[in-house]
Amino acid sequence: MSTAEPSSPEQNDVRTRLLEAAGPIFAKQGFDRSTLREISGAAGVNLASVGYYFGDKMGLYRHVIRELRIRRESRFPAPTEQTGDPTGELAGLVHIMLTRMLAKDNSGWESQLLMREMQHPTTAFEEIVNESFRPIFDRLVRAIDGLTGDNVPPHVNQQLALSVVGQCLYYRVGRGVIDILIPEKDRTQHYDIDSLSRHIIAVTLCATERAALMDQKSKLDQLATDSKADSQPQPSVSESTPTNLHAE
Amino acid sequence: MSTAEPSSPEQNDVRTRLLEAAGPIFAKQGFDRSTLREISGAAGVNLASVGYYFGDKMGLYRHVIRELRIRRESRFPAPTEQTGDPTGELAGLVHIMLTRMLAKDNSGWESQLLMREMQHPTTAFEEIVNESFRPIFDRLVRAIDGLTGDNVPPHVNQQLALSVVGQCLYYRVGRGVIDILIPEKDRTQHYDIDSLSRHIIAVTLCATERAALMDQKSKLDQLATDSKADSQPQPSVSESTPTNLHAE
DNA sequence: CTGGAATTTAAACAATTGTTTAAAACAAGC
DNA sequence: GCTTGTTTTAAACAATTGTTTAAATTCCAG
Repeated sequence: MSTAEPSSPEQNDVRTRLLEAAGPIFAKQGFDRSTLREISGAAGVNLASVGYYFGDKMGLYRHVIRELRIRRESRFPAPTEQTGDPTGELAGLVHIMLTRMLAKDNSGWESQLLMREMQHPTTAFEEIVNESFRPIFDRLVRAIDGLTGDNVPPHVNQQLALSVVGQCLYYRVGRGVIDILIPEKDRTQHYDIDSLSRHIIAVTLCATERAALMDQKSKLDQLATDSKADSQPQPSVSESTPTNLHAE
Repeated sequence: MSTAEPSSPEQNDVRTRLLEAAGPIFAKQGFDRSTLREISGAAGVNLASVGYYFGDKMGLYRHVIRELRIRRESRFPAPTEQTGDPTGELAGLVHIMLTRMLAKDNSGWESQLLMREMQHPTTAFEEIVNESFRPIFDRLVRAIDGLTGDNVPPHVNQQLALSVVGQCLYYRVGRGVIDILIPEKDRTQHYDIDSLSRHIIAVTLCATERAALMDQKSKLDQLATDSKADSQPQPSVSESTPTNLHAE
């Protein structure tokens, strides 16, 4: 009766045309601003077809999201893991993350839709995180583990990984801000994927080196004095403040 | 005739009640989902008052945003600029950014509204960036300028500043993701404002030190040999590729 | 062909939206 | 108390929305 499934999984013209047209529109205008008349018009099908194939507007939206992940993973596959070379692994991960987020081709709307889900999570959100984000995040933490050495506490490596993710993500989340803050000349010259990738990798690498160094030093310190329960309120380990910071 | 300004800047009951009621509703539901009937109902005033005091819905929205900035700047004032101490300046800026973004009090909707504008910019967006973001961003770039030295190209300092902003912002934008990815134990122990602040400052400081060093070295290198095509694949300049990355 | 199911179509529906209007209520100065 | 200007109110308006309906068309096996 309702939400007729495609009997043949091949091209059901109206159904697929609706999905293809709905994706960019949902991503660009959001769920509410997007009207079924605009979507059906863009797809070149009748308005009532939405109800016929997907039940209602939300049904269409859910199907769009489902198709999204599959297509994205096939178009920009994650590089094969290089367990022996943490630096190369890190570089590959940063580059693929930036590529996926800043891709200029017609897949741009996919990231945009994911950003929207990040801000206004639905019931599908947890699944998205676990299926789509966690694998690459775990690889990131593992690579950073390899860079900082075995004696750095886990939460430091986690936060280093989050710093990487944050830096990458901002070039999408904050794209509108950047377009206003940064002069166009700089933007066109130094803000391509490769340049940003190099920048973020460089920052991360010297942070991991520092963390590893700090770890060694903190062990020496601990050996020398019991410290830690000392008078100093600052932590003496890797993420400790390099100077007296944030006036307090 | 229209958009009557308050003759006495003191409490114009209807006007202020509308602004107070509109803020959280706009933040929670977005501009489109928010209806003037809900807002005026929550404020306990007549529907037509919106048109009387603010012209139209967008006028109300703009005034909400304007008040937002003022209130936020008074509640979490930016620390006084310390031109002589770039490290302290950086630390203060990072800390105030994190504080503003992660504040737990009833001002939560303010950040939410700004995030929303970043993702779904309305016509009020450019004003927000220039009045609210640019001042602190400029101070950030200036502080980093002081840390890296005078010979680092501007776009490097810009990107370093964007790395700082990105790292800070992610703990709000990606809060939902972090809540799923990071075990609760780590979150409650190491993810308070001060800890994150120290972490981000540490990463940034060693990145700026590296950039300054690289600058000196690159000048020496250029003096000594034409190099750059040297045998070592490690970076010779700050943002250059640290290794051969992203298989190509 | 043909008849019944599947699909597409145009139209209408009901609900909600932002905005406007014109009258009523109020305030204050003379 | 009357008048003038401001503010508030209820109602209406016009436009747009998602959804439904019922007829028209297409499809395809028997």
